[in-house]
Amino acid sequence: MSITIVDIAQKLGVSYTSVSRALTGKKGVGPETRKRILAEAEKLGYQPNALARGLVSKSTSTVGLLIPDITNPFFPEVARGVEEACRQAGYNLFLCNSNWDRDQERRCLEALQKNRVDGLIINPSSAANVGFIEKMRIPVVFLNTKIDDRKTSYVGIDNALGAGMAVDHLLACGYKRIAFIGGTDQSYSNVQRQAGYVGALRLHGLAVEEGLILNGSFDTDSGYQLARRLLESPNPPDAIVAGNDIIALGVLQYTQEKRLAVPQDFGLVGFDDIYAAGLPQVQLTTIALPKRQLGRQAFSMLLEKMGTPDTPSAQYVIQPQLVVRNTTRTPSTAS
Amino acid sequence: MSITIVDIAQKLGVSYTSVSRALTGKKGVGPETRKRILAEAEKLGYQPNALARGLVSKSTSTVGLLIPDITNPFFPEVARGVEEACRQAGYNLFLCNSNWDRDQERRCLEALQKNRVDGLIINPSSAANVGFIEKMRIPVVFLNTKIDDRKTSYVGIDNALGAGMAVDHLLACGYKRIAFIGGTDQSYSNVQRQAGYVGALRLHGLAVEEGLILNGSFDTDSGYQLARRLLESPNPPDAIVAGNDIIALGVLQYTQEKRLAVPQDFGLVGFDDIYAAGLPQVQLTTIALPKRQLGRQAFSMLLEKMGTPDTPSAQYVIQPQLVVRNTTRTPSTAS
DNA sequence: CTGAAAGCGCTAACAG
DNA sequence: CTGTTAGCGCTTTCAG
Repeated sequence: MSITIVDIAQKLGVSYTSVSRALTGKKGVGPETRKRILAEAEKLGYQPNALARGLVSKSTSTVGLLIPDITNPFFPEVARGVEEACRQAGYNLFLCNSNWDRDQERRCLEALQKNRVDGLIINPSSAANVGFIEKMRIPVVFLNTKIDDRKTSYVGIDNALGAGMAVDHLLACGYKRIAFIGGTDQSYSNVQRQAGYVGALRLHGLAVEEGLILNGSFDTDSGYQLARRLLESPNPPDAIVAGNDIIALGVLQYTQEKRLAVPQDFGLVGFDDIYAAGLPQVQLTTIALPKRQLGRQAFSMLLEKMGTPDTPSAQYVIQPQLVVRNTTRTPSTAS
Repeated sequence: MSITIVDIAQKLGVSYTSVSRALTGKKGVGPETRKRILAEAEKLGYQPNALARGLVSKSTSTVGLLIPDITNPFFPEVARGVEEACRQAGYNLFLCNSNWDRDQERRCLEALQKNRVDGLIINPSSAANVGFIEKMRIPVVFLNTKIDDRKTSYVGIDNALGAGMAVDHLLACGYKRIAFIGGTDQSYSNVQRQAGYVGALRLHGLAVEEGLILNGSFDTDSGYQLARRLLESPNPPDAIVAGNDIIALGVLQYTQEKRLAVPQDFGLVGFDDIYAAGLPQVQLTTIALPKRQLGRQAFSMLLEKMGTPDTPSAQYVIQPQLVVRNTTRTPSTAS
């Protein structure tokens, strides 16, 4: 049984209202009384019951963060950014994993709602639950997934631009047949990346071959399998844009086994710039994203929304950045 | 304003007590009434207020998980294990990062306590807050850190054994001067690993040189710096046991720059077997840990403790496993 | 089987 | 400046 404000009120012979006031830093308590109360609370190791507090104040100082997979190196960084911003603002973080599963995502949302989080940052695993999310009637910021330009706040990166940069770079390096290997086509960012790839190809007046676009899932093995499929085909590509670095690493694994000369005969660009991509042994050319900043920005937008309920929704799009490493030739080599 | 049991009671013309009973699946409601209530709740999209529920029932079905750094690839895996087990048991997870900082760890603990989590799984970043944790008077399972054999539950891996395996393997490969580069010496597991290293050396009748034991922090850069310090010294080691893979990767970075022949002239064993260690480009020999299982096991022990308050504390120690890859010579090569 | 009443710990009017 | 009084939404006795 933990101690309550009543306990400390009794000990000091004051009303528990005064204790409440002192503890929440409100005026209406004599400085002397306040000091005694604070001292006693400290001494007893009192911790306010957030449940009771939230019940009456209708605010929990807690926000939810719902991501697809904490095991994917991209997300811990984002989560870290959110968490740091949270803490600075005095908020708690309720983290959930949807594991790319709509039912689980739904269950997470329900749990978050039951616990009355004040706001939500979500990287949806699909569009399946957006309806439910809107019915929750709490401030929401979508991460990496734009749902509807008008009604929802969104923070993400310019995926299409990033994919375009990848294609441009590959072309500048002299690669001719560029393929795209993505993750789930349920994923908004994946779709955007693919669209950026297609757009860039068109912009260069190049044909877009259906057969050069493959989607699987966001893991190394999928990258490996799809690379194999592509590279064993009769007319294989000489470069690949991967939906993310994890996939790219799978591709790289295949090229290595097949002893394909990278970057001489084959070019590869990833996406995200995860830790492993920058290892000296890997040196994957990739599209880098300011992951932590993404998280921080998401929270800061959410905070604003939570502060003033009728904040107009905003879109915040971060520009990605091409990081040239060793899986692409140097552009000067080309032509 | 979200809807309450009163709302649905009024709509149906029953007492809200009945609604409560129906919703919580307790007996005392006619099957017909129950059905109507459940249907109405569903229709209205009712979500019980966990705050109110927790306030009266004194249980939140939420457990806290406090880890040092979600950005370290070891922890997401563990978190995932905990989370999966949690969800299966119908619990929520409140995840916090201490960022290896005792004050922040303390603040997290307080937040957890305020929110009245039913139990706690913690990988302490130091021994600083154990006193506070014990005062929280909730079921706790320590992760990777044994505090006191008698009173606390603990799940972790046999770090000393793992480090010993690393040393044994290195010796079997024919390396002669083995050094140890660790992370924070605040970290229990690091201390254990170091102890295992020392113990194994002694067991082989080898001298333990103070100068061959260096501790920094758990990141790649620290590994790089300490490797440099060691390898630039007059009498450098020809093998290193790293406190974890992240550090090992830093060491590898240095050896690569210095063009040291690995594994011919220099051997390296990491710890944890993170994703990057297994990449074909890296192929780091390491001590593998069943990370997800660790998390699952921790929760299952916590669950038992939460169920029966006087469960005797238990220690659960998992054996690590040597994974031989390409940063060590093959043992047959030796002697 | 059902309803009325009490109270979880706290904040927020309302009086004094 | 202080104390009294209501609830927040829910579970849990206790009557009927």
